[in-house]
Amino acid sequence: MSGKTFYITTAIDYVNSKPHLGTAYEKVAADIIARYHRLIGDDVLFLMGNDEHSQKVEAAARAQGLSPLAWCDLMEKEFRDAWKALDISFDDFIRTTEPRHVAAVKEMLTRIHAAGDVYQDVYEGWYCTGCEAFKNEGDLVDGKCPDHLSTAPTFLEEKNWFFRLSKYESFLKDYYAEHPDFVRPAIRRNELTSLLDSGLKDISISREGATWGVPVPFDETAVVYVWFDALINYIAGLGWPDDSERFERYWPADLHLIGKDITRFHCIIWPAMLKSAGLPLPAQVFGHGFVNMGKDRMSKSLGTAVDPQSLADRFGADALRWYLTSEAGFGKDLEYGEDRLVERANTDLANGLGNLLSRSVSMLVRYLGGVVPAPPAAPPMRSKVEEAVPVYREALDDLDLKGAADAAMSIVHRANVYVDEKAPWAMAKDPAQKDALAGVLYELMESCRVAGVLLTPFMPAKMAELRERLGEDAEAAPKIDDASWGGLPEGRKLTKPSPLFTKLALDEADAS
RNA sequence: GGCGACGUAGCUCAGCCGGUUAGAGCGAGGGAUUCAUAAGCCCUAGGUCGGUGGUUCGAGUCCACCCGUCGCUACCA
Repeated sequence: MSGKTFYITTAIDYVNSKPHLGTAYEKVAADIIARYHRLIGDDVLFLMGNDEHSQKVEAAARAQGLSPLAWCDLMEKEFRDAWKALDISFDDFIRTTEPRHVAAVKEMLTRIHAAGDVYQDVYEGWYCTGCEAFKNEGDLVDGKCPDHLSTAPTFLEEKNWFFRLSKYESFLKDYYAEHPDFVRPAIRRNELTSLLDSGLKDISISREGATWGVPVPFDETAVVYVWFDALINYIAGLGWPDDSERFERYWPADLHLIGKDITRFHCIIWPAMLKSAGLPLPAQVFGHGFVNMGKDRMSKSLGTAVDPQSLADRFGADALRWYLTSEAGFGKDLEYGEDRLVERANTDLANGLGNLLSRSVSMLVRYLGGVVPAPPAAPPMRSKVEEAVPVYREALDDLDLKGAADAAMSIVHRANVYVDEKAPWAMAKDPAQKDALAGVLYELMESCRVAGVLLTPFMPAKMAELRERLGEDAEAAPKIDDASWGGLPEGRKLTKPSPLFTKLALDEADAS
């Protein structure tokens, strides 16, 4: 046990539509990081949630003839079901309509108001409900928001409360300079430093006359602007300001995991809010890439195929998780292709790891009656494992999910080569090599076991199955110490297993 | 318009502060095997490293400009 805490959050999701593959990608990545930190013994708190205060949400509810809250209740189920289907192991789930969140928002407003960072002014401009944001006229194309062509922006002129963001410009510049890893990847930090260099403007943080939102504590005629509201979930989820014990334990957050499009809110506005309220800043914000659908080859099933739940149903949550995080570098965009998903699952999982387990156990059963032999003296696979584990850990410590996936899988590749080098089936024909054969088989089983430990954060369900096939306790979550060589006990009796991963197929009736 | 990123084998990409025959994975082709989910293993890609011109003994690797993609940001209107 490290005794260290690790607090990780994802963006909370707008509930104006069901979860899509892009949001699922973020949650899967966060889940792998959270599970990794549990693996290494950290006291992890993994927070997710839904963002329910916005005009978009209100409109979506009205369109269904529901009250906003009734709609949000329905959507909460949708999201929770999706995350369950993907094995997302969040520890807490916050909704911005919950009392604990509302209380935190009010406290935050009260604090920054007391700090002299809030003032009233008139705002006029074009407001795009699609973006939930005011747009500069220059942003509009033919009078419409280029991102939301179907909904015309409305011209608003209202009294708003403003937050003195400009006051924190030099503070943020210094903070960025002193904390080079605050914003990652580097490309996002560069964008934001140049934004800081160009100067910050104060921002409107309230909406007049709206009702679906948190009332401004010192002005009952206004509600807090949804973006300002949403960010506060990260401390509200810790019980701030009431549960100081929980808050003190986990805050500041170790990692805010968000999409690359909302780095500005998290890396400029949010730190300024915290500073104004006298709270410490999170250690790191990571803006991951998007899952692009543009080049999807399976256009005929587009729409249903890219629904994360249906993908999990068709291919299995673990295969989907593996594809999403092992295919492209984290932080870069992923070009989604169902054929690529199937290819990766078949190559790495069925043909690689699954087949290695099958051939290893099968030989154990055939040559040694299924009884795990004693560990050999100086096994080559041991050095391979002991080389891969640190690479895996360094990669995950650096949020390099693909690097960690590759490191774990390198054990599998090496073991498959090792089988060929040793040719156990030939050794089995020579009684003089009986001990050597037993040693090789032990190495293969043990390699599977360790790879299974390392891959548990990526594929929790399948790796539990793997443990079961090796006679381990499938329910007990492994720890990093279990990745040490020699953990498989001598004398255990194994039986020939069924395939761990079945081959996937693109379900094309007219495949050619 | 400003700032920045990227453009390397069919595909996806590695290549840190410049240095012998430019790498990996996947796909594809060939080969030797048989324990295994017809899986695994071995070999094979001769690619103007976007273009041009520079700096240098020597440049995907630095500089300038150009072309093409993209991100952030501004403004004209």
